[in-house]
Amino acid sequence: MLTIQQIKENPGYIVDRLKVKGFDGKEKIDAILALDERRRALQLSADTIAASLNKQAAEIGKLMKAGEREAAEAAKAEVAKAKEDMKKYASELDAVEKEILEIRLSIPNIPCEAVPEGKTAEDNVVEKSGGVMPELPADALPHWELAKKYNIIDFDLGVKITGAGFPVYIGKGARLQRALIQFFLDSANEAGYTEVQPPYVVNEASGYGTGQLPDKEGQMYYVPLDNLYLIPTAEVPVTNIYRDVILNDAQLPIKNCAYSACWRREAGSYGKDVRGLNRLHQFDKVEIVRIEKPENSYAALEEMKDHVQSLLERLGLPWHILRLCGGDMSFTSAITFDFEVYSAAQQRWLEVSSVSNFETYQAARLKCRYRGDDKKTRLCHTLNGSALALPRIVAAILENNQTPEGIVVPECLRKYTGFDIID
RNA sequence: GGAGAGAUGGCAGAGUGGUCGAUUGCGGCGGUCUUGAAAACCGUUGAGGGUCACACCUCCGGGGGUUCGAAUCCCUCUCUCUCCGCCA
Repeated sequence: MLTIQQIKENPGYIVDRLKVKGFDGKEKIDAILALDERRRALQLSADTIAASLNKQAAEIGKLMKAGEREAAEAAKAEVAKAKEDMKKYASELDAVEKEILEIRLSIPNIPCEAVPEGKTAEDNVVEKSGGVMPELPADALPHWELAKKYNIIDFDLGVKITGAGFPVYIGKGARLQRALIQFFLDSANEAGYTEVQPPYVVNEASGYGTGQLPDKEGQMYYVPLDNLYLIPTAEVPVTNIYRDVILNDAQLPIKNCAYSACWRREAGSYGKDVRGLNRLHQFDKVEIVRIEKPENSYAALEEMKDHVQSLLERLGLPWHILRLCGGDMSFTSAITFDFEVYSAAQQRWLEVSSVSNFETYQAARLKCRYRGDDKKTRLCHTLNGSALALPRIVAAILENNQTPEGIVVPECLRKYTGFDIID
């Protein structure tokens, strides 16, 4: 969330930038400024009373010790009024602080200067592209047909066991999943990311830390009995490692990667978008997470993009990078680049990675700080990106690499799969 | 699931009503000594609010209460650990 300091320093700028996200924040920002004034005044009153109460209590203590009971009793009587006032100010202060927090939680992150204006996905800017578009015969099959033909993914079986969006991977299909995970993790390790294996369910505090709660509550699977949430991405547990932490210079930057299964309820999805592997309730992903000093975060973002790009190049898939416009960006992001691969039989681009810089927005919620040379604590910048999400990569591989003999496994995966064709 | 114990500063660990924001040790930082390092010794070292800077205020798992005064007493919630049971 935005810090009070950010808002106070330049409220007009914040309101302007929020407009790029299609968010009218004028009223909320003004409200925060007014409430903060009020907060400070209340704080001052409460502090003043508290100071005098403290002093009086200490004096009563002295009198009691000296055995001057009567004087002590008289002093006690005097305190009553101040205590009443104290209670009043304290409860009002509490209410104001809660109100401020609530408003802050409802304001999205401001997009950074490099984010283009725009309302929908139509307005995203293609930044860069690569790879070769495959030429498929007219009778080329979409991946869900291929999955059936080679018996590598069974969607119906998943429906039987769990429901739609929970496919069962079989034989070489399962092996391909494992190969991709291994390939992605090994690549991240080579790029200097320390692998972590986090829990796949998180508590409420972690959900708040990365911003899934309170607003995206309906997107997560929830276990009421234990008040836990299934993670929608490894970003949640991994970033929360650094919740309530003050890092020192030597620890930064932090580069973590993690494989996890991801669960998303995807309430409201429908149509051709959800066919086959295009949108699942459970999928596999390797995530990269970085904690950076503010001055380094944009260089880190470039590094992350390069990493994701290199993965797609080695997989031999046609890819492009989108610079998301303000209107298409997530609530918490300051800038986001989406990577898409071309799924030749479906003849459409599929999002396989999203790389974002959150600047201090997540860190403010997480209280993830670092201590600089001047010994002062400052908020870190947090970044993360998928590197990569599996299902749509699999969809593209199946479709793009289909041949009369079978599906050709990309070179980089063969040492993990142990086979070079799915037939 | 049953029984018990506990939650204090980066860590360990004192503190059971009155200068306790908190003894002490370790760790960290600065210094003395040393060619350098180690050891030893001296000093320093929590976070947040507030202020130009001080003052001052808040925080000893969360919330509530008792009291002039709470880390310390009471209620409540959450979490952790140990033993037993079950179990990959």
